[in-house]
Amino acid sequence: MAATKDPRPCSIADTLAVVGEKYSLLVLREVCLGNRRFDQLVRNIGAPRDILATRLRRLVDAGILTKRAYSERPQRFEYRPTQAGLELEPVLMTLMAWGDRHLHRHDDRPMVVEHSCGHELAPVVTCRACGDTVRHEDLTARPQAEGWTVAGPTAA
Amino acid sequence: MAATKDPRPCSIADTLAVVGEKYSLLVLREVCLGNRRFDQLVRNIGAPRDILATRLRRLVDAGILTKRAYSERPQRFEYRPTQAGLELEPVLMTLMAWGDRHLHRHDDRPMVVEHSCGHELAPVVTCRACGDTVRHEDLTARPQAEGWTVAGPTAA
DNA sequence: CTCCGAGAGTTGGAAATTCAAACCCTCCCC
DNA sequence: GGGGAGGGTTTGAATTTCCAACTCTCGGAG
Repeated sequence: MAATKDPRPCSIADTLAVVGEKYSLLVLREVCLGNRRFDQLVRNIGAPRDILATRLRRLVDAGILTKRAYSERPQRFEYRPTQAGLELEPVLMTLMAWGDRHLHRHDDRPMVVEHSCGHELAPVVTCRACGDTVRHEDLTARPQAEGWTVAGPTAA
Repeated sequence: MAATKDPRPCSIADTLAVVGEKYSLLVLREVCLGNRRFDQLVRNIGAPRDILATRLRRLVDAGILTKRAYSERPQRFEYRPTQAGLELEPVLMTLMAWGDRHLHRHDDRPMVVEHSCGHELAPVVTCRACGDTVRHEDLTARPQAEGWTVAGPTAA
């Protein structure tokens, strides 16, 4: 999963290098839902057990999950999201919203998330400074490293 | 990339089935930045050419990109995001924000995005209904299919 | 004491993907 | 007619994934 050539330096790529492998974000989904045990994860995610074990190790190493024993004798472990892991939940919600909109009929969504405000959660990405919904036309990227440019939007 | 066993039905998984393969979201990053040509994508993403060709086909098939000739004789093509593709940009921004926060020093971010409001973009995921920032403790998931439950938060 | 099952992985080998480099084709230009 | 540029495809070798079976530790039932 190492970057091959000399690609654009970018936090999107860096983040995906940590959580972009197959199943990683689904592991995070499950632990955020409160499912913390290996066998639950295997069942709910549908991943091969060995791959799941590899992903869990990686996520723990990356500081996104913690592993702790919930029972000595017999030793049994559970995985929980760290603060950093919880901060990825908005990514999951945004992915879910896209899938709900583009991959399902509105009346046939696989899962509904309720917000404590009493309404169903419809996540919207906004600009912290002005509060407006983030739209492509309002964005301008500025690479910080030399040699890297963007082609300018010129409309989609 | 097909779901193996009988995993939890979920739009996160469905979305990742479309854009979750290695490089797919980086392709989207580049086309959103305005880089539309095959060789640019190869260079900026650092993906093998054959893999990139496969990903582009898939993203076009999924309705996330369009492929169009920008020159006949010699035939030359470019890729652009569709509306559905642009609607994934908030996912990219949210991933970027996480990477900026957790993988870099604040003064050494690889890329800065400016919002048209005049400030640097700091994307925040909010609830459309109440406008509040989405936080883990405020969410409750309700699976729509039978047999699928969540374990309840019981705090992280 | 023995057998059974749960939980949490590990192992081995076959199947699928990825990678890198080289190759191809169509033009344009000198 | 030789050299790019642009946009891929081909070819093996190197990695990963997948699946089933296996392991190991206990707790409890009979």
